[in-house]
Amino acid sequence: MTRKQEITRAAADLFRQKGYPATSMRDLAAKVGLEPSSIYSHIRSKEDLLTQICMECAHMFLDGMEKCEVSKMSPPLMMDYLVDFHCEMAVRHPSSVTVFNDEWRFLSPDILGQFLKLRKAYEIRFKDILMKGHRKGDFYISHVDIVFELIIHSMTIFYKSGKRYSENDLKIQVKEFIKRAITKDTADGIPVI
Amino acid sequence: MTRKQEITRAAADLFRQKGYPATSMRDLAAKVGLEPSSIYSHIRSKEDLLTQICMECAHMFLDGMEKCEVSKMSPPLMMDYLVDFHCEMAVRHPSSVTVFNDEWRFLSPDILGQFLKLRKAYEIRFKDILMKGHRKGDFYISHVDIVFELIIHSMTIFYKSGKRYSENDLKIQVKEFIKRAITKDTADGIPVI
DNA sequence: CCTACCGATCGGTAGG
DNA sequence: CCTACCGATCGGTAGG
Repeated sequence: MTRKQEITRAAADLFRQKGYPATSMRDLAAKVGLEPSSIYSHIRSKEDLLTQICMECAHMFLDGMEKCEVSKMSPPLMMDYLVDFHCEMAVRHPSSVTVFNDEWRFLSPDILGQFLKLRKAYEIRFKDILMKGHRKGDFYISHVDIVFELIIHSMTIFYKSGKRYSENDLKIQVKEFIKRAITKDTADGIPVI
Repeated sequence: MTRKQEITRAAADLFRQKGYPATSMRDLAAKVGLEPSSIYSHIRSKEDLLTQICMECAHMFLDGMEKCEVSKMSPPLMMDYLVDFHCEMAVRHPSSVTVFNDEWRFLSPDILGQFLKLRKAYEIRFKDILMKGHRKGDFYISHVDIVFELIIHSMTIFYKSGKRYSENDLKIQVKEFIKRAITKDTADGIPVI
């Protein structure tokens, strides 16, 4: 790991703990054992650190989506795949994912534009899976925009719940929760005695 | 509305927009048309503003829970009531609710303790409703702690989605989503032809 | 509610 | 990678 990567990871940890605006470059310098000004031999600016964390994370999520799509699985299996993927992202990159989700609004205006384009691309591809499942009869989705957001918000549990639950419990419970929420009740129209 | 209330509301708006650490008392002064130092004739400190916003919100949620409990409704109706209540909180107090949810970690340590006690009390009462519904057979909940968090995270859509959807669409969709997610599939064990 | 001002801290640069 | 330092801004106080 290069010194730059080391600094970027330390920055992600601090941005998560204290939030981006409340993190000072002096905090960061102390964490990596440098004098404050020495940081600038490795990185351009504080803003640049946030940019790299958010953009790298955005591309990782898009790579996961790519793998999901080329697998040609059924929509329900694709949903399971995506939930597992979000969980693994949160486990492997807890700080980056938190910063990606909660601190992106502090990106500079031009970077923010690029970032939102990536987010939108992900959203469209996620909704396509939901709609495909709906058309096939696997899902029952009356308002795909809202359902998409509900699923995404549900998955924030992976990085917001800390280490309170086992990774496996979380994965299973979240998949079940979402599956129930978007699957057409198989008893619809069948009277239950 | 007193001058103090006016300042507190303006503070909630700014804390939501920019985050607590990134909001300066000079921003706030400009917003209410005062010189920066004049703010301190009405409030004690920046920290105090955050405290009042978060604590007031916490008590409002507990009041909602109180009303829900005394109604003696069935657990499914209580869930609908709570979802509607969260939605109305977000509609009526969008800034306060956002600050309550996203900025509470910047509370000073002693206030943070009080705050977390209120949050925990709410959580326990919410889970009691879920467990009661489970025992009655209305719900199917295999891990109440995780399900509680999933429901709470789902409801953040009310203040995170801005004005993208109508209040009524949101309410209906969120209630349906959660209801499906925690209701035992009535076809369980019934073969579907 | 204002003018004037405080010490502390901020992100970042110059020069070596 | 360090020493030394910059102008800007921070939350808040004194005194009226």
